[in-house]
Amino acid sequence: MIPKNMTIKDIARESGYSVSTVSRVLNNHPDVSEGAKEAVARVVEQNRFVLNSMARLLKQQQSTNILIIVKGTMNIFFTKIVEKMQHLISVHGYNAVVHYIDEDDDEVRLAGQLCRERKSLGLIFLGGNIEHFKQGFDQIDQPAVLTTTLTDELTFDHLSLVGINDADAAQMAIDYLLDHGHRQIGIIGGHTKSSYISKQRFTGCRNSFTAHGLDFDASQYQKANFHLDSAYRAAKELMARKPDLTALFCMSDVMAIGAMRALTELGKKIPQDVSVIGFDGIELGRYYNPQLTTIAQPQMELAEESVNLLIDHIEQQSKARTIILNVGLTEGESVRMIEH
Amino acid sequence: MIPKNMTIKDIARESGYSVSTVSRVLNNHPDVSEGAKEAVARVVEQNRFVLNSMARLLKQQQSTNILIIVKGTMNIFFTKIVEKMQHLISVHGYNAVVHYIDEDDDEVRLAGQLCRERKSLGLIFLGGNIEHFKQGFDQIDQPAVLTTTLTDELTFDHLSLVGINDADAAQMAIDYLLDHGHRQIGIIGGHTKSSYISKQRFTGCRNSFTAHGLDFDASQYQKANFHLDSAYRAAKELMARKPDLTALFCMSDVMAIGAMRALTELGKKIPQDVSVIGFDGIELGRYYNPQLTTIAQPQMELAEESVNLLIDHIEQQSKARTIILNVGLTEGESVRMIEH
DNA sequence: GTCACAGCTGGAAACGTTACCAGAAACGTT
DNA sequence: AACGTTTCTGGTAACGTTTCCAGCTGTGAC
Repeated sequence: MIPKNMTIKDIARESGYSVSTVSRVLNNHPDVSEGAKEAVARVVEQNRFVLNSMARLLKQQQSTNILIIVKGTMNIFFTKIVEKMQHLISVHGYNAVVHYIDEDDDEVRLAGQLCRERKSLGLIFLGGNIEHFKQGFDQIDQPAVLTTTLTDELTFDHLSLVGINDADAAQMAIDYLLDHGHRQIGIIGGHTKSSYISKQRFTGCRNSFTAHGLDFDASQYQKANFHLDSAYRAAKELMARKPDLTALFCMSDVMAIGAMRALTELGKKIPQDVSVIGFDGIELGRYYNPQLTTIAQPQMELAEESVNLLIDHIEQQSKARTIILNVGLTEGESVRMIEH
Repeated sequence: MIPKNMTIKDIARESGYSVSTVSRVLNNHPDVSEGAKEAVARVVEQNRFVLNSMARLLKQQQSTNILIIVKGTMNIFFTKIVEKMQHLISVHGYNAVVHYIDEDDDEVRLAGQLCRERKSLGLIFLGGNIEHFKQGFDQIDQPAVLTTTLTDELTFDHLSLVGINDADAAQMAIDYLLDHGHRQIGIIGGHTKSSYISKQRFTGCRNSFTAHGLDFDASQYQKANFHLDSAYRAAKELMARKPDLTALFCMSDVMAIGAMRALTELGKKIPQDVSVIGFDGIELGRYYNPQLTTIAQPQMELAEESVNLLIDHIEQQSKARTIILNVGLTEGESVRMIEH
């Protein structure tokens, strides 16, 4: 039997109470008799009645929605963070709505639109470009948290920032390789023009070389797009161009896995012939063969801090803040020491 | 500057037209003059006005929402399917809303509730238990597609089914190992009591042994929960109990990766010492070292068929159907032939 | 007997939109 | 000149809630 769409009015009629009372029962308001509660509950139960959230939201003029906007295709790294965020948000009694938007959508504009249209309480933006927000964030009139790469302590009016310092983190990776005696180092990363994160990490790499008094030559850098296959091809190209590389830094663990496959196919043993270091610290890296050495981002903390900041902002009207989290280096089996 | 919340009335006033006309412009209705279009568009642009979707949905009595409900924690296999579904749904002009619900939530009840509350057009259920739906699916009054493991050609009134035959697929895996000369075979899978999929695949395994005139002994089976770490531990336990195993079937690729790591740590070479076959056919398997041999589910087709079926159902009121897709065996490097 | 007050209830006005209806104006067609 | 017809427009009743306000009863205090 398919229950037809009932309204609160039908419940009122069937239970013998008024619309107001039914509404009060359904919202657990205090001033309502036990009799009414029971009668209404019975009818609701019988008909599996559910309030129309459109009408309710329209009337209340605000939802309990918190938007999570993720830029770019899903990847295993973001997915983990989103999952944690969703969980935390629902624990706080809110509703998480996730939106995946295209890499080339105007994130800021779209975000503002979605927010206003859905009357959400706030939004968390994952993987957005801080540069875009700098100019356009006033289009968003809800509290927002931007969870992405950060450099300096920017502060905005109602935009909080949570992230790591990607430049420093990447520098840590190259430092590690250099300290292990590697001098012929290849780098696989994103497009430094279009991807702000890649640009930051690229800067970090260069800083490391400079700090060690070494040159960094563009031919060491190979572009890929953060996918397995793209990194796989990039690694093959790079090795063809620079066969004497002894180490590879990949700007994501997923890319590191793609690259490692390529190296294996080329007959290169890891780390005996070529060392590999990744970035992100996904769980999978520890299960790869060999275990991946990587720069580990604090995934859970990124999620926690973002959600906490946003909810504080919503509930306490607290000021926007900027939180920069630390990364760590997880040693696996994919980097070896070179003796000179 | 934070634009205050405007309504269509404000736009009407500022543009000098009536509410009706503004509404018509915003909805691209035909009967409206160029002058009106321009005037309204200008005011809308100026104030970055966005229609209140609550009000609109309330009035229209239906949304363009299609719910995707995913049971259990996100995993790399489902994620890929969800991504594809979302994309297809938005291509068709609908709105995909993804909900992740807990393993132990009453999926059917929750689904019905969400659907009615949000007035969604339909829902796709990923990873649900068909047994639950058998008894409770009449709680759902929207067209629905259940994308999960299937056995026989069940037909429901407004519930379509898309899936593979997990028993046959698992049988294929064991057949493959047996045909490669393996006789000491371990299996890592989920709880056959609580996980319907695991139960199906378990049945398939047993069928294979029986068909080959072999016994299948419970000690060959080790329970895990479809996560890396759980499979890792399971593999270690299983190998401790049955050190002479020459092959391992894992009921998901992710578990296979967890298990392979365990084997590597135990000093077992894959496939020289132990062969491993997985299930799912995730992209990552091809990049693992060694490449994973696996039963490949048609991920993209699962997504496509599910979405097509649902949209057909919504738009054409077509009858519910059941589609069983074929799996394939992807040969990697993780299974070797044993000569007797 | 009046008053204050609590506990409970129903009526009705919003919330912001859409869609129906009616009507005005302009234009052809007879 | 009378008429359909097309093109455009504005008024307004819904949609299903919540919430304010007012009212009713009963109770206890003076």
